[in-house]
Amino acid sequence: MTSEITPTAAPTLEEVAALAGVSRSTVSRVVNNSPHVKAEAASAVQRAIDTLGYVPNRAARSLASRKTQVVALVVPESTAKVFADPFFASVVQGAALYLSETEYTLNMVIASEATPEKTRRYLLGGNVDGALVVSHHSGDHSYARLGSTLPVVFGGRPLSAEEDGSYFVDVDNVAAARMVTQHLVDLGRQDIALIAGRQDMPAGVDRLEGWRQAMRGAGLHDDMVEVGDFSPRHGAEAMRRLLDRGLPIDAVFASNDQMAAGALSALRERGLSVPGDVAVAGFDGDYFGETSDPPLTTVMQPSTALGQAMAEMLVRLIAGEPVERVTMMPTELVVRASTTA
Amino acid sequence: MTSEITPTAAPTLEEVAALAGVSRSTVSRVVNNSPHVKAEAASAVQRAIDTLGYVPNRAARSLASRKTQVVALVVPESTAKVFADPFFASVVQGAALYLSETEYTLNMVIASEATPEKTRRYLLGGNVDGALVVSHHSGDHSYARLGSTLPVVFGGRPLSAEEDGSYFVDVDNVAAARMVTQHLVDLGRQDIALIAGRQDMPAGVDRLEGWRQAMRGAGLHDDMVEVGDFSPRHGAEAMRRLLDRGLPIDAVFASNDQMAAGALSALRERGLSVPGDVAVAGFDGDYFGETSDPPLTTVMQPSTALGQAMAEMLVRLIAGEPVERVTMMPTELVVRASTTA
DNA sequence: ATGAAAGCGCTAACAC
DNA sequence: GTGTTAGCGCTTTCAT
Repeated sequence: MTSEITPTAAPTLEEVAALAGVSRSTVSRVVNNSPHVKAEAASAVQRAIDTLGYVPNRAARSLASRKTQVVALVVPESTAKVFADPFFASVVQGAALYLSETEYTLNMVIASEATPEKTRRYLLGGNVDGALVVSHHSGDHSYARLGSTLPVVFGGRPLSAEEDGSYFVDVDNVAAARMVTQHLVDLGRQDIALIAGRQDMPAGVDRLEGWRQAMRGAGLHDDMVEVGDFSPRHGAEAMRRLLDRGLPIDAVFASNDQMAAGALSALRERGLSVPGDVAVAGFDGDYFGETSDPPLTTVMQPSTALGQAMAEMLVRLIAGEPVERVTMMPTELVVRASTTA
Repeated sequence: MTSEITPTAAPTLEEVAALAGVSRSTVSRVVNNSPHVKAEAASAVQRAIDTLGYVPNRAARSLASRKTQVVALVVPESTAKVFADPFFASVVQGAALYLSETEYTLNMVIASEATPEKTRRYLLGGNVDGALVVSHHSGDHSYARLGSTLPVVFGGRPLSAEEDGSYFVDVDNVAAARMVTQHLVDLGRQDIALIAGRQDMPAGVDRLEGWRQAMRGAGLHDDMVEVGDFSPRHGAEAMRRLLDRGLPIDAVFASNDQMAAGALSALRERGLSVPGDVAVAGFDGDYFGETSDPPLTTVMQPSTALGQAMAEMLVRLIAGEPVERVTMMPTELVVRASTTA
């Protein structure tokens, strides 16, 4: 049954060494999987570790090795609501899950936008071995610079050229947006509006570009565009503005499912049927799209896998292994009732 | 890749001491806000710190002081989707925000349910000064025991008596559920069904209890209950099962907004109007309820404040200050269109 | 393959 | 008030 927790002080490496009858160096080697330890000695040490319940002291190890075994998850403050976005939430989850399998620890850092220097100091102050930056915000530029000093992996491509040379994991937003728009075109829709995302974020810019390419490629007009901030509320408002133009609209592509869900409400308000009057498609593949009425056709992003990929990339970067600057994850068009009757 | 990463030589306390013309001890005192330093010396040190851009080395500090300045945010693996729940997301955000103002660092720990020992070892291995456990899961019992060895603050009351003596922050779920149910009663509704939450979580149990109290108090029957797992999907399924009973239902209280949103879809499927045919109320006050159609009457929980309170409680606990075992946060009934025409 | 010794950067008594 | 002296627990040359 439940064994008692001995409130003794944490056993040290030295105690393990004594019990195993070897030196501290040997214990250290075993703990660090050094290949140069005789099997016999190794097992003796292992036994001592087990019976003592020894756990290496992180601080001491970090101090001696000059590595922290910590990676920061940088979340810009304004994006602290990052967690309100299911896509980001999944990315974080994927990264955390991957790291929990490694020796690394995940440090959540809320980057105050008022005092960016504080965050920089923290990151560069030898507190972490690397950083993961999740957010599509424009304000994240400042962290790009860290890249030359500290390994940093971004979620999503950098917005500005200045950040070139960054390591990042992303999906091909342009191609994916083109694909979903093409789906709408193939359905015979002609007046396809776009609810774009903020144009200070790559996801906003690229999805607009993809939509535009598909529209032009099909010889359709590409002037029905309204911008939103990726929230359901803005999606609804953008949809209303679009409808208020009084021009024909038989389909809408919203830059994420949250806005698409908002658009759905706005359409319902105006008594328009989906997909009868207007077909609606989103992006992300989150539960907003899954649970909306009707469920949304969307571009599924492998969000958890993306987070994992970011973490893996960072770990390899820290280890000094060669790493491709860019990793593109695949997307998938998921057709649901919002575009097909 | 020839993208070498060059760590800037972090200045040490010793260098600061040299530049300021004092001993390391004095620098240490200044850094730690000791009151026993002459203003003159203090400012000289401060100046040196600024010009050098000195940042204390956490590992060294931790090793010497035997404190880690780290608190763990324990997220049970199955609840890693915790981030998909806006309520939890806000709680985490609140805690992170509060801690970012302190000297503490937030360490995200995904607790694998397969190897709970690993997590225990980590937490008790001197890696953290305290832990925050967010989740309403039943499996969290295991962490309760830590309480006697490591300061731990839970989000939500413990489910079992075994965890008594835990420190936690919560809302009065029973009273809140009673309040929202009473609102439905006051509207003249008679056949008020409940979509309960998992009964292995306090939030599930307590909200059912509150509903039951209100129903009985009003002399109404309390047998229309179906259980869900707090997800929109389960909310919809529970609603369908309720309707399939073929008995009259003129109102539904769902134990969270996500399930209420699901219930809304199910009602729509069956051609029932809200609140005309059925009034619907939820719990949490998250964006599911805000953006649903119609918007949901709900019990607003101060989720971010709750997270902050947890963090604050933990910090005080670590500091050895006297702390109340329980902190109850206020809730508020928010009436929206889903219950009032 | 293994041990001895020298720190990693900082805090914490204890003197002065 | 400020400096001196020891370590905190571990990794890491460098011998052996």
